[in-house]
Amino acid sequence: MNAGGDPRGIRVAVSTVIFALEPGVSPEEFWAGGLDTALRAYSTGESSSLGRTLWMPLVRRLREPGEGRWALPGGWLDPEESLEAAAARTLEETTGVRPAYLEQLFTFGDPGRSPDERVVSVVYWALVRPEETSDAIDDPNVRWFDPDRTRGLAFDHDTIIEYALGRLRTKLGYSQIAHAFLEPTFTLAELREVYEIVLQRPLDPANFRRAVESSGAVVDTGELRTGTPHRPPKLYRPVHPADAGPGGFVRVPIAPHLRRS
Amino acid sequence: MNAGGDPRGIRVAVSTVIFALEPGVSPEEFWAGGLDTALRAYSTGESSSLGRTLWMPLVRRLREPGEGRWALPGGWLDPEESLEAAAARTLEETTGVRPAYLEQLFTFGDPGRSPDERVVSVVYWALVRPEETSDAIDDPNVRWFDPDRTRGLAFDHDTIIEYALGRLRTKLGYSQIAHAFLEPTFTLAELREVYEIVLQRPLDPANFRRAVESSGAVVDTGELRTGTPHRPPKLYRPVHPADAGPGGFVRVPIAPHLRRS
DNA sequence: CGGCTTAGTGTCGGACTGACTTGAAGTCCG
DNA sequence: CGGACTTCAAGTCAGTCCGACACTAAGCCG
Repeated sequence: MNAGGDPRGIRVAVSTVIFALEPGVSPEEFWAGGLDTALRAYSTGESSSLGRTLWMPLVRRLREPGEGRWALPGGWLDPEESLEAAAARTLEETTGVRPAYLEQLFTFGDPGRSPDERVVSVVYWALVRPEETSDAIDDPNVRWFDPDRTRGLAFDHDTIIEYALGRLRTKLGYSQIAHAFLEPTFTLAELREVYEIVLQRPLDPANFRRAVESSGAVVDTGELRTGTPHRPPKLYRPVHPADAGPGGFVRVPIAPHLRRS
Repeated sequence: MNAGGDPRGIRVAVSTVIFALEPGVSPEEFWAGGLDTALRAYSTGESSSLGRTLWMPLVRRLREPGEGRWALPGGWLDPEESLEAAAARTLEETTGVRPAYLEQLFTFGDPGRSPDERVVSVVYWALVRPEETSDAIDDPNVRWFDPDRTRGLAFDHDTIIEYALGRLRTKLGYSQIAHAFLEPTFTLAELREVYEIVLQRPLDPANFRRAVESSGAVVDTGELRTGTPHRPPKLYRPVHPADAGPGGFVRVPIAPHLRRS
């Protein structure tokens, strides 16, 4: 059974695709900024989402191979740590962010994907809350990008990001991962904004409310968000934390219309 | 960026969870066998599926760790081959079967999952056609099991099989992998039988037909299967081959009622 | 106070699903 | 030869779900 070549000489790396919501303008700043800011935000024409998109931190490679190019944050697997711990560690070391959600994505191991040596990369994908992104390291070699417009990365990282984006958009339809983008309590409008940004499609507020409420994924906290210039919305919280990994196979479809395309 | 411990000393293995349909009695044999065989098959009470279930080959470990226990077929990754090629190779070396479908499942790499040394296992799952299983190696150290009743395997292989089963049942609902269990052309009854066996649930033939036809996943070949003791059914073939891997993200929902539970 | 904005509820028509019925096309057997 | 039997295949129908839209509620602002 232990046939096959000697695997020593193969190195195991861990990389992570990190998604966050672009900070954009917070609702408070938005209104505090007055009409100018409001008009500028609206004039982008991006519907109700204030023009926000997905954000993703990349790091510039400081050595060969691929020196100078942008790449996913990552590093070598430490012999004593689990794959997930390695993902979280390298993620924080290189970018300074801590994930609210971390799940294994895929393992890339083609012989030619890295020159010189054979590298097997276990790739994770992560979601971080907006407030986490402010802890990000202030380093010219770390920059945030729009994952839909990012091309020309080192190695096969273009492919990896594309795959992770597909996974994020698909998984949004049958799990509760959207909560990982938000604070512990949130309004349904904020939750809907996450879906709209990720799915790149406006959703009917009324139907969205019906779908989410009937799914039982959130509960009413009984509190209201005050300080808005309009009717105060209810605050909700998730029922269950989103779990990942090979145990996380509980597929609770939220609603068909929240699926891709 | 290349911080972290030296990854050498970590070995990369590849394992595969293989699913096939239990050969059971082919329709021809079934009817050729006469009433005795027919009654015996029917008396199992397993509805229209002639009592067939899923089958999975396991191999007995011939050395420590876990000597004597049953385990998933696998082996070490060769430095020059891709992960998928390694999965196909070790699969054939140990069990003699060649997969009609092969997709990466998950990478298991907890530090303590194998005693003594650190092993990162990239696990694949495969589907094989029934005729392939006849090529299986005749070896007392290879035996076929019912994946739903298999417990007590070496390492963390119980967990892996459970995860693969969940993946198979889930993926059946939104992809065309069921074709990988069948010959190049098949009747809708045969396709339905695959779904019934995997989902462990009877399906209404009329509604199944409607769902599959409207999904556009199969096309009528114009031919009929003859030799049956009843009205000859039409033969169909898949429109697209089922593709796996990080490109295979085309999610074409066949029908909601073909999903799990 | 009246107008404005967003929150949240109600309703209606079409599409889909699941259970069932009916007709079709062969073989088997007396 | 013809009727019984089997499965294939198409049709029917009621309940449910979904998307679109109208409408009311509740705060702020001038």
